[in-house]
Amino acid sequence: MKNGKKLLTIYKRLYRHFGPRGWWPGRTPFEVMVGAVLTQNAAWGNAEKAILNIKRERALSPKKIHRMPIRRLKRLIRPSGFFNEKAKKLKNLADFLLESCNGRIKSLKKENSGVLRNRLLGVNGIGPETADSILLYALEKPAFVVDAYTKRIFSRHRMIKKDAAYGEVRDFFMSSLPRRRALYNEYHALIVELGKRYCKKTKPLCNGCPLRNL
DNA sequence: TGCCAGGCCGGGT
DNA sequence: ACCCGGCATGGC
Repeated sequence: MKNGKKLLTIYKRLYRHFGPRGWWPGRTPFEVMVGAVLTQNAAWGNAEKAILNIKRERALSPKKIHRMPIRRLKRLIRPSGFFNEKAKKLKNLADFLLESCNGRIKSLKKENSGVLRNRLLGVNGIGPETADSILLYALEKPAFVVDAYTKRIFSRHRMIKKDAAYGEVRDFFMSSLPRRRALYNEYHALIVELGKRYCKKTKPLCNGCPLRNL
């Protein structure tokens, strides 16, 4: 079967099994961006705690993060782990937004997504996955997000190499699937759901997996 | 009680 | 162009 068709078959199966995920969990584009940084190699629940701490202080805006003493920011985001690193990363993100669009994210959405992607990658702390998450879920661009679950699941199903680079996997999905933001949005969210339940790093857990027999 | 979670960076080959 | 150690908390 052709790659695109197979990917769509898998997508439909996941969608039927789990239903719409309603991603990203976050009310504003900036909240999405902050979440994308804070969840780096951390459980989402921990990133969420950190976001709630920032919200409690009414500090969830580029300007507030920019002005906040870094010590205080570190304290607020402590539950997300790597808080020394992530505090700097949030500062860099806020600085980037302030200088590129004066904190008005709406105006960023009008820009070319390829250019935007490179500019995001230029921010220290934003790598390929975080950049694509921001493009897709905050700026509403058709960028496919590849994460550890994506590689694990699709290499176990022998559709990609186990050690494939980020860009290879991204290209595989984007060249095989129709370039639709809504599809990329739901697909990545479904992959994460599947991964959390049935594709942990060590445990096989094939029982009940909707992709058990493909 | 270790192992893992929606990675990324910097320094080294 | 890879490869690897470091970064840190909370849940199971």
